[in-house]
Amino acid sequence: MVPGWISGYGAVQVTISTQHNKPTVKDVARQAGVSLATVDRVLNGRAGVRKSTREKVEKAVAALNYSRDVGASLLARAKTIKIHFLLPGGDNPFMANLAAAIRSCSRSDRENRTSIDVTRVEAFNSPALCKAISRLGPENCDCAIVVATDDEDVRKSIDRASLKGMHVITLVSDSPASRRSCFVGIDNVAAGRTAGSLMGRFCASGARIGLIVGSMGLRDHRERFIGFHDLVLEEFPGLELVGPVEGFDDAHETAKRTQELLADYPDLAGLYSMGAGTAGVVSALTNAGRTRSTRLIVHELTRDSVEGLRAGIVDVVLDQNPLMEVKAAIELARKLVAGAELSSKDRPIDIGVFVRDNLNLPDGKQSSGNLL
Amino acid sequence: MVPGWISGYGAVQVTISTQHNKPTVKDVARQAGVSLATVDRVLNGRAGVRKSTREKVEKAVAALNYSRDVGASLLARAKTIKIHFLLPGGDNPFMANLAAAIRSCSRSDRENRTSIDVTRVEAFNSPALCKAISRLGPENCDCAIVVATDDEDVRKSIDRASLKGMHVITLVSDSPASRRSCFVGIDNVAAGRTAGSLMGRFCASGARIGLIVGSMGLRDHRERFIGFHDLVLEEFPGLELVGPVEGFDDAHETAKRTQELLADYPDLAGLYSMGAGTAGVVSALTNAGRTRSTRLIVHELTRDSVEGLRAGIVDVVLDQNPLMEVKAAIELARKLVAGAELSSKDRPIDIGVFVRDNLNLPDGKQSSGNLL
DNA sequence: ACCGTGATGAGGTACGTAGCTCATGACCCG
DNA sequence: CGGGTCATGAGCTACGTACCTCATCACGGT
Repeated sequence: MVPGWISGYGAVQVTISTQHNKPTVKDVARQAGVSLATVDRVLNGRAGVRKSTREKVEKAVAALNYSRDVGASLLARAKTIKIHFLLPGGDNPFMANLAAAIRSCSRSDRENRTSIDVTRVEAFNSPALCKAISRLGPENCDCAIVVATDDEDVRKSIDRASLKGMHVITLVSDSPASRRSCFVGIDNVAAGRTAGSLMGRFCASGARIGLIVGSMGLRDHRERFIGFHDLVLEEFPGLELVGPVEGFDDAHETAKRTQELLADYPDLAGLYSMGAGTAGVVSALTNAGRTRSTRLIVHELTRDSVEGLRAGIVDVVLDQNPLMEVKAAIELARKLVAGAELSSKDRPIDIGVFVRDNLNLPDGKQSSGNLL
Repeated sequence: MVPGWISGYGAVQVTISTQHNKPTVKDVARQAGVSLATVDRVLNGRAGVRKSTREKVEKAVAALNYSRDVGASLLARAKTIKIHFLLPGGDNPFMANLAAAIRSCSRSDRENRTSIDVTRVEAFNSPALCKAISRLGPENCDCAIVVATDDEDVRKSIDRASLKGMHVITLVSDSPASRRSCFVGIDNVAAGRTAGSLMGRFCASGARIGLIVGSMGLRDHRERFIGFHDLVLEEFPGLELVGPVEGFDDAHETAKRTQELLADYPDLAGLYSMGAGTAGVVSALTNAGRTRSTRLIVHELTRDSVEGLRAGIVDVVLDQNPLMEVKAAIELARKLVAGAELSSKDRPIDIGVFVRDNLNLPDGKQSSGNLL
């Protein structure tokens, strides 16, 4: 379009990247020398097309770089894409943020023929999660997006759902051996390594570091542990690691375990909390009067961790941006369901590293927003 | 939907967030007791509707929570949303990444009736940018997305474009006094503060820190400078700041300026480079043999900064994720053009903080991808 | 009672795709 | 050569919205 664009001022280069008139099925039919009906049969994988004809159509599609108009396609099928999220319940603040992010997306996706449901399943209860998954089928739901616990039963449930013809995406915590279409989340080994790299620079050689997880049954916590452990072994072999203790992502339980840890090791120089028990860690540390002497790295920007950061109790927060994750998952779900091809060139979800000064809150103001 | 869902296992709470049958104009017409034509007149702001009737329709819209089906709307108008990016040219690697991100998005957005063009304008040449903006009009382009230089002429060009009925979004570098619809980018003051906070922890009191910008004429560089400067003043008053010198986002020029800076201050403990001259800073530092003694914080994940990070020359990279920015800008553009309401509840673009261990590259592998 | 004006309704076409029916033709088998 | 099967084409409706024309009705002024 308008290729005579070279300006008189300096070098203005023009790159026109997209042709503005997208080909339609009609163009494909004309190019292939067949009728619309045949193109339709080929594009939608219906029977009754000779192989040679099929190839003619496919060649025309390739030649014209045809891709289906997703909007029109959804419209024609009078279909709205139905996405169902399955999240752990309980008072895990990260999951609350995730749920808030989903709500926020579902509002704007309504206009794009996408409807979103959320079910919260009791945390750490894998039979309940299996049951919730089994309730979903192609009639309810085009794509299930699941925060998975990585055990055998859940894997089987995901496989069954997938065989029923439903797409499954795992979110935050993966079940890689299952037939899920893809995983959206951060690289938790890298997150653990990042924590280790920072903690190593914070603490002198010979120091003891305490480790706290939600549960070693959760793949994401396990991976963070491995990453942290390996990096410390490689780069800071002088440090001694203690734990991990399990707090089951519950503030009280985590506080109790942390308290015990602090009592057992009065010289603890650092704490790395890999799960959602931030509030518990902070309160135990505060009660022990050891906030100043202990470097604390936690996961996920939540009300608790932000307050901790502001108060100088938490040194670093590693975060997976729930809004980004939800958006990425929904985008993938729509592509899967609409039959568009996956680009998969997206850089994976970034591991956010937050200190007090790059806290990035909505409205540029204090707390609240997606942190409730 | 299916509200009888309570499982036998543990507490399975169900939250159904979206109604699956979105109301259409027909529903609005029925609810308001008027015809389709009248609803259409109201929704599209056409004349010839009595005020009382208009209110009836608006009430029905509110009651049903109607929102237009964006896909069908674009289809009906036989319209593809035309977005035009204006980026600085030259060999600025960040802008190259940004251009790559745009290309990658334009491929998948083709299916959603969105077409994307890119024009690269000579960097630091504001008349050329103005001319490029003035070439765009509602007939070419529904929304211009501009990496703005914040001067009076550019501001005026943006205002003129906006009055012509075109939406304008600023990207990366803002022109806040203009009539642009919104800005997509990071909070550069916060980025500068984050750099200062880290640099302060890296260097002992009394140390000298050198500052390098692309140009103080660029708002984003200026803001980073202010943030860094203020934080150091507040939290590390013992540090002495030197500069800034200007490298005009060019590797050679930046190398030269950095070399001079290193020569003038043989005791420099840290360098903060706010612009795109990373390659120049790295080569100057390497030539001077002072990579080990100098802490280096730079901006933007590019080939150069990633190599520097891997080699241990660069300590921290602050990054704005270009893919995220482009996606956010395109999403906003589509909403603006399609007339959907802006949610604006999105958390702004995060400031990425990268050390060697949380580098997050496509395929989980080395370099390349969006880093070319 | 008349006309003029303005508000409203009825109904059409179009957009690109999905999915259907029915007719036509080619071809092979017996 | 008749009958059957299979590939293909022609044509329709529907999805939700945009935009158009034309007819109708109400109301106010003369």
